[in-house]
Amino acid sequence: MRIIEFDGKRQMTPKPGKVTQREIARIAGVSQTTVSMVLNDRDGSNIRIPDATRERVRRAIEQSTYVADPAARRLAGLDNKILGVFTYESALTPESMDFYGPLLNGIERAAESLGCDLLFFTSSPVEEGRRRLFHRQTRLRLADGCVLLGQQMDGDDLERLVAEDFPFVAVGRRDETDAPVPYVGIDYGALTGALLDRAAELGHERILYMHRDRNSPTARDRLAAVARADGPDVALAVVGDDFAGVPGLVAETGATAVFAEDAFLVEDIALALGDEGAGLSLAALAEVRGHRIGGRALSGFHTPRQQIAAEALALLQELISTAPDERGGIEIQRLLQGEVALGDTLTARGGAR
Amino acid sequence: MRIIEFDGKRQMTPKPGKVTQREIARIAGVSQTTVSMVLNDRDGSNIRIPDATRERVRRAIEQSTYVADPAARRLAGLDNKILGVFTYESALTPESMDFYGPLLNGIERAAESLGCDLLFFTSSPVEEGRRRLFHRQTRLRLADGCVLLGQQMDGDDLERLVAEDFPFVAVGRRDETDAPVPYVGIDYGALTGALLDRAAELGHERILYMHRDRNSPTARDRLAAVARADGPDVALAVVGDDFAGVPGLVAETGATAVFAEDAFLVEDIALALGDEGAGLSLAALAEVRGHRIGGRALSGFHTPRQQIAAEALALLQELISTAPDERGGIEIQRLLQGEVALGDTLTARGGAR
DNA sequence: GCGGGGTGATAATTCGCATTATCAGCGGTT
DNA sequence: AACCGCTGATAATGCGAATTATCACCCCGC
Repeated sequence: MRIIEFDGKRQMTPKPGKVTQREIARIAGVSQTTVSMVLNDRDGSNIRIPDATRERVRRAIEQSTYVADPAARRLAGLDNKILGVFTYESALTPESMDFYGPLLNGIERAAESLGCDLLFFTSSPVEEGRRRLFHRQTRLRLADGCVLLGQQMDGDDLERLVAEDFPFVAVGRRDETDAPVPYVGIDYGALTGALLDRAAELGHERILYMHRDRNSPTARDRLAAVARADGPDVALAVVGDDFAGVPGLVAETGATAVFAEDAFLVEDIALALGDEGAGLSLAALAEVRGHRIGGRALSGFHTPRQQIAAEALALLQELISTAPDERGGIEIQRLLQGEVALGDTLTARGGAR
Repeated sequence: MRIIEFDGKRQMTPKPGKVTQREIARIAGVSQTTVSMVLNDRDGSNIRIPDATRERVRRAIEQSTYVADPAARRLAGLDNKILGVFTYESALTPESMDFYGPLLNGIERAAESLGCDLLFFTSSPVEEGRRRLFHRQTRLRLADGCVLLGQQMDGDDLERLVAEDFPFVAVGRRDETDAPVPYVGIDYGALTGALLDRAAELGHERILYMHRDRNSPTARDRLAAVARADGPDVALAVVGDDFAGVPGLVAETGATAVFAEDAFLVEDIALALGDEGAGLSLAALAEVRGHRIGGRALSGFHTPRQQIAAEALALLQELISTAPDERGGIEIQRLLQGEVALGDTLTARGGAR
């Protein structure tokens, strides 16, 4: 790099194509400070720049290819309009698109209208099948804040984010930490209650609820709602990978309807039941869009995933633009209402299926 | 922010959760320089740090929550392991998933194995229906390099990227600029030739090629391949939104096979032909995965989109890790071979369809 | 007792931008 | 003449990490 003389001080030749405020300043015949002031429309008692000068600087900028270096802005303590997106699994595979697709779409739209870019932390090292949020080289701090996606999250990650006052929002209800985690989720408890009511209306008195042995907040919400159901009797059963015992369970409990934790589970159950499932009602306590059982639309829930994403980014933006010690006034845990998807597999007791 | 006294110099109270090298240095009883050296495993004649000190610093780091600030690293001229992703349209909508999905998936996987994060420039303002890459607040420079996606790109954008020596790779063949643009694409010319050969084998002597009035490089590649076809006679026709004239054109040209620029076009054409299309062969000179015409798999191409993405990121990485003046040796324009998808709609001349 | 050379570190500077403190010049008062 | 207030601008500094230049110290040989 050649050294040139300017203003009495040693200075590098600017790399080609790398225009800085300094360069603009030189062209406009002012100081770098002034350029910064003009760019940020600063004005006040202590900062006065006549329109003539402003105009001169502006023209110099427009005739150049100047763009502010985001790294420098960030270092100087300003927002960068960059939102982090962290997913505990790969987000863009064809399989995960079913779940992440609508969320990502909502996030993209929201980011677009907020004027933010999205930083996907695809580099996070995988440990025990899950990505780690914090690692030696995490670019997390480059973002103004971060959205967390995934069925299960790491409690330590969440604790640490809270402890560091880093703005973030989890998608999906969370309760794995003592600290209050900001989240936007679906009120599965209410939905579960509504579906149970519907089943009661249809005459079902004994229901079998099959769920996975999973300790997530939403799983507990569903169980709690099932437990306090005042209509039908609900028998609980944990399932693993083996569905051979399902027909026996149904017979044993005398259930006329089988609910399961999610749509995939219902599919497995229907398969295991075979013909014995005829006449039984089925429903998933989760999103059922696109799922069919024997040609019939599966009963369950419709969850507004795009809306969740939009709400999550809105909350994130609020957190970012509020100083840590003033965030007390923000409602950081938000549950959205989904709706019951009637479908065709939850029918009147004894009705044909 | 409170001012405290430290080391004889005025210094801010560190924001909670913001651990810097300085802080580590204080704990380990060394200078910030030393911490930096240890972190980067620097060693040499001019830099000597005994193992004892190294160890002390390492322990201090491990016991803290230190993570390097990417903005500062970047400002100091280092790579950030961040790759930009720019799409000329929204990438994550359900509709665009058909096209972008496999590409994005490939990009995510490649980024994962390269240890890079992905920055999506979702904030770019939309002008004339397309996003602008360069704008006042672009965060482009935060990335080490950038992948460009989209059917049509802006020539000025490409020129400017080349002029600024910014590492980038376009997905899809490009020729809208004088400057040599790095790209990874599909060899549509070869594929078109192969499909024409196949049609010839099947006895087709007159083919109608219908294409959009679009001036993209790949569109020209197809046309060029069609023009130099030595087998069948190919009649060209430009179509707009109105397909009413299609049956007439077929009759007029005496074509026994109709090729179109892409699968959607074939679908429209088949619709316009109705029963008159019976017996006619159809094919798209593009990816046909998932497209069926009257229950038959559409004939056309299979393009290795994931592989394109992987190759694009590999090339990008090469460009990034090579100084601008030494990039001469890199093959920056790469065409991958796709394969002809025989399908069921390109059949022997006169055969039932 | 003085120079040479290796050792182990640090002070100073840089990156690009924002901000704070400071200053030179001018006109009007007392 | 000394003082004040206003204007228009700039020098200096900080942000966090990397890099360069420099230094203090000790041991060795003569």
